[in-house]
Amino acid sequence: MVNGKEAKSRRERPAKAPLSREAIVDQALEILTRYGLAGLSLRKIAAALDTGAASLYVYVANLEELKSLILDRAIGDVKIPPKIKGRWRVRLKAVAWSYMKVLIARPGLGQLAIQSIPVGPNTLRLMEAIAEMLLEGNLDQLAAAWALDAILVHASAIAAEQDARRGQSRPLEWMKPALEDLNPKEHPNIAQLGDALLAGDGEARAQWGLEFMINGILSTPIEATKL
Amino acid sequence: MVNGKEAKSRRERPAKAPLSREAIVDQALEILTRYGLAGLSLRKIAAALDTGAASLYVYVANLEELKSLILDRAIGDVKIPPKIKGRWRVRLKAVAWSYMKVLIARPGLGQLAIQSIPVGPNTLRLMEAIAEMLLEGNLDQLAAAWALDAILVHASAIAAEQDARRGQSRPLEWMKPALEDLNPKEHPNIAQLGDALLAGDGEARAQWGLEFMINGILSTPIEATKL
DNA sequence: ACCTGAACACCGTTCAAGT
DNA sequence: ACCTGAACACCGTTCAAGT
Repeated sequence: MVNGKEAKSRRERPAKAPLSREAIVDQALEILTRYGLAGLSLRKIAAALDTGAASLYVYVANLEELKSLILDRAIGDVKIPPKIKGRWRVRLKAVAWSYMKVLIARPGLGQLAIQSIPVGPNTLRLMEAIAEMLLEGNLDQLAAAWALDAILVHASAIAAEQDARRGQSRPLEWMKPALEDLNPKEHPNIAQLGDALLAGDGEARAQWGLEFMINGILSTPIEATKL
Repeated sequence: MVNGKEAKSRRERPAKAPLSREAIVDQALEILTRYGLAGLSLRKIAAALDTGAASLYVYVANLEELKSLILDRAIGDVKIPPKIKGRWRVRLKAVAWSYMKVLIARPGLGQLAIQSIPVGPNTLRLMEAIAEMLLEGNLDQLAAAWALDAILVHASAIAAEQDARRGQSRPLEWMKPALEDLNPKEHPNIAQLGDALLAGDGEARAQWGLEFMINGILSTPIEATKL
């Protein structure tokens, strides 16, 4: 039985790739990209892999676990800026920005990020990088821990929000009808904000969001918070 | 046909309440409370109202619209602090806090808040109140508009995060296994954060979150943000 | 106008049976 | 050990038919 592994001639079909965790997550990510979160299903993934849904359960505990895996895989695309002494603040903003962009790049990922708890090598790598920057910024243990969570949740939330509004033609279009019906007598302050509610592309808003998050975190010691 | 409306004796059954948008949203909120977002379905709502799912479509366009209605109804519980000149900052924190608590009070609401765009009288009332406070704080139009959105998204995100972790016994329990497996050589900075990642009840974190949000927003002019 | 049952096109998950 | 088909218990939505 020498070399039993390499059976070179498998005629039938273009060599249906063997099932594996990786292949499943790959296919899942592709289906997510094409059909969105609502269109993601084990049955569709299985079909794309030329098998039945039941077969996936050998590699994945359930749909929820698969979602965590998808998320961690996507997070693999986040660009982590190289360590440069003294530049932790710009680097922090850069990772957060990259994370947000990765989540926004594919439909459904934003929602996924806020729904499921990603655990995997890429998520750890991302958290490790952010922790390093915050600690270099001289935040103490507790502040760094809370800040880490806050930054990830914030970026996820912005991505999820964009997700929810996707499908609408222009970003904030959904608000227009509501604003036009608005009775300025009843809601004078919203009326005063007027077009500003619709203004600004997502990028500028998101940048400002990261900026004020970091400013706020750095200027708000935890002890100062009273219950 | 005088008084044809009041047919007083309807024997059979305890007078099955007539279907209505209100009754449907009521029932939906109850089912959401009991079964969570995953357990919410038109069929279950219909069954609870002693009818078939198809009947609901007279009052509601589809499940998505119903979700928006549920959300707006829930937002009706948010406590809006009375206007007191010069106290806009504490009032702002108080509404945001109330909004967050309302979303956290029922399972699924946090997820709902970040998934669907609520439009309704209660949502408008909430936005109007926050806009008023921000304008009293001398934010200009654009800053106030963006800040309004940022605060609502933040509160929703915290609620959604809590939602995602619900089911676990203690709030941050899910992290423990991941942290124990952690190789401190590979992830020294996460290791250094250690227990801090698990520390602090949700309330303290959430309070700190609102605090730094407001601090950050107030100290970060939009023009300062560079792309 | 409102309500209904049945049907359609889907789901995730389990399980006995095959290899 | 891995894969499969069939079954179970669900979904949202549509539609013809009833009142």
